[in-house]
Amino acid sequence: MSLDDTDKRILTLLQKKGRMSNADLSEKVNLSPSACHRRVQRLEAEGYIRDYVALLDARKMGVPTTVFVEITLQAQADEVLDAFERAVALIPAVLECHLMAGSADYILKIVAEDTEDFARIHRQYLSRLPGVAQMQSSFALRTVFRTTALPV
Amino acid sequence: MSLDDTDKRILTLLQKKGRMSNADLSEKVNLSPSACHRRVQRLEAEGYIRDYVALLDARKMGVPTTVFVEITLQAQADEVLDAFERAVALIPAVLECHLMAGSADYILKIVAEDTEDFARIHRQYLSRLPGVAQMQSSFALRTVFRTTALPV
DNA sequence: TGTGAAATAATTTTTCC
DNA sequence: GGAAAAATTATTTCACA
Repeated sequence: MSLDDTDKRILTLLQKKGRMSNADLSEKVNLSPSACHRRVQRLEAEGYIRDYVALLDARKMGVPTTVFVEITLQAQADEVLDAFERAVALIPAVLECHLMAGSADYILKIVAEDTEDFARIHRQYLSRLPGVAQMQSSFALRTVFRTTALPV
Repeated sequence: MSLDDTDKRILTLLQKKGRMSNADLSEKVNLSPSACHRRVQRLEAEGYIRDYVALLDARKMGVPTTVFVEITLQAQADEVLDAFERAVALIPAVLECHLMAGSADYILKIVAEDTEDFARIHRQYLSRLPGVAQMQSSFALRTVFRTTALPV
């Protein structure tokens, strides 16, 4: 049910190197391979570990530009929000979509090749999103850091 | 140097399931295991694949609350930015830090247990960041979606 | 230069204690 | 939780187009 120090250590390590071998992992947490393996299986089965993924280099992949877009909807009826969210989910460049507290505001995190490519994304997708009252885009000049690792 | 369709398919798959076995992967991209393995090694060596990581469940980990914090600095001299960025990097709850275009604005993405825990993070860390002129926090009510997968 | 088949090495996963 | 066996997988080697 809950996590002891060894579990936490395992999670910390796997958040950094998700493909670390069970042998290495077991050594670093002072456990036998089989005991360590059982821990990992439990952490997966109970949902602490959601997934293992490869992280790509945004620059190498040609999308070094990050843009945060803040959107206010005209209404906040559930149908309006649902329609909006369904439409947003279809835009490949959108990595995150958060419904913000307060009025019907969303924050989107979007990646693009450059500002011109973002203009295209805006024309092609963002400008056609349903129920939008206001939209404000903020460009990131530089990503200081970005991690997927949650505090354990 | 560049990526053909098979490379792109490999990257798409590994972005979803980073621990997929090379045998499975090779089958899905219609390649022999060794040919597929060589492709993956190249993608790693050339830096398209930055890392493999485990993604944890924020709710299970006790940090279901996401907060975006927008910070304006008093000055934009390099030393001021550097000092700020170094201090930010030491806060475990901060997952992302972006320098925004325009004036000296930063956007931070922070996770917390709840609003009270965020208040603690604010007191303990944010309020002590050097060079800060303004700070505005926006709470996410709900994460509609969030992916680490870049468009390929 | 890129590919596939087969052999070897390493690792994961299971079984039993 | 640990040890050892079994099954699977990664990685290398080599031959071929």
